[in-house]
Amino acid sequence: MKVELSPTRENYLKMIIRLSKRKKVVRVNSLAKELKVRMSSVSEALKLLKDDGLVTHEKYGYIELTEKGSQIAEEVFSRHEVLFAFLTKILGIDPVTADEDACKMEHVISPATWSKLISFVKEFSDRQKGVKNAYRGSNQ
Amino acid sequence: MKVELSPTRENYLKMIIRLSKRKKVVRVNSLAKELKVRMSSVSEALKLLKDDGLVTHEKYGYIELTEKGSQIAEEVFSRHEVLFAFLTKILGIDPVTADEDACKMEHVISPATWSKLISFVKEFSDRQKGVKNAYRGSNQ
DNA sequence: CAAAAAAGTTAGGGTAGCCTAACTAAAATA
DNA sequence: TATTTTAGTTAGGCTACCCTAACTTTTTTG
Repeated sequence: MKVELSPTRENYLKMIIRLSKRKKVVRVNSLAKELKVRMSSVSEALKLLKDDGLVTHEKYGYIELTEKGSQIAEEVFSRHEVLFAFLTKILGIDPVTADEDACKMEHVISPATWSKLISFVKEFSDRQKGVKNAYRGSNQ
Repeated sequence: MKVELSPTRENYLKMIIRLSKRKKVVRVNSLAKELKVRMSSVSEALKLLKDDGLVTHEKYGYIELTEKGSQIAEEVFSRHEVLFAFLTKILGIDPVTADEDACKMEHVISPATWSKLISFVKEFSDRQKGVKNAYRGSNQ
């Protein structure tokens, strides 16, 4: 069964996976900081994500993603990366703004658009590689 | 004073302007249909937009945009068009999906990204025109 | 190890946006 | 014109998030 998550929920999952990629454990604390909400909001959200079987979290303990949660989180994360690449490499947006924009856009794009966007970004960076190879050595 | 509108509010304004471009008058009725919400939701929303000085609407009457409302609506509308052009012409998304996606994305993009996106779309269609001119007469 | 600080939870409250149901006004029609 | 249909409104309810304040647990530190 497919879980239809709100942008907010998706962001919680994405943040958990982001943090777990650079910290040993994920806690209510850091999640709140990262999402710019209060710990009480995180506590509350975790209850619901737990009910949906997306995270595990026992009182005062670590936060971890379940198999299902991890799968969704990775997907959101990768959408974020594609968008970020598009915004920075193709449009030339600064990383901070690009990250912010990607954070919002990543939740509202249809599968059809995703697949096209992915190829577009890929194609573009392949072409860039080609250019780099053609001028090999001319820049660092 | 700048009014910071939610995506939902922006959509109400955009829809009003959209409808007024193809109908003589805009009513709760058609707005509800277009936005896929109940008339009661529209009634409610109109009250708030009225409070913000963005629309005029007297009981059982037409809905019109104020100067301020019109300005915002036009802006949202044009953002929509840029995104729609990007999605259809550059990514090759079908019009229906592109419209849906644009409807959601148009509310969450930063000014910095907007200006870059506009030039990107413009540049692309200029290039297309160039191609068309080069092969002038070869198609239709 | 006791006290203070930090982390986490719970309870209660708020707003935005949606809904249904019951009602009223306006428009269309027999 | 009386009746029915359509349009619009109001009241009351619900959910998702967020918040503050008060409390509890855990961790740190003198």
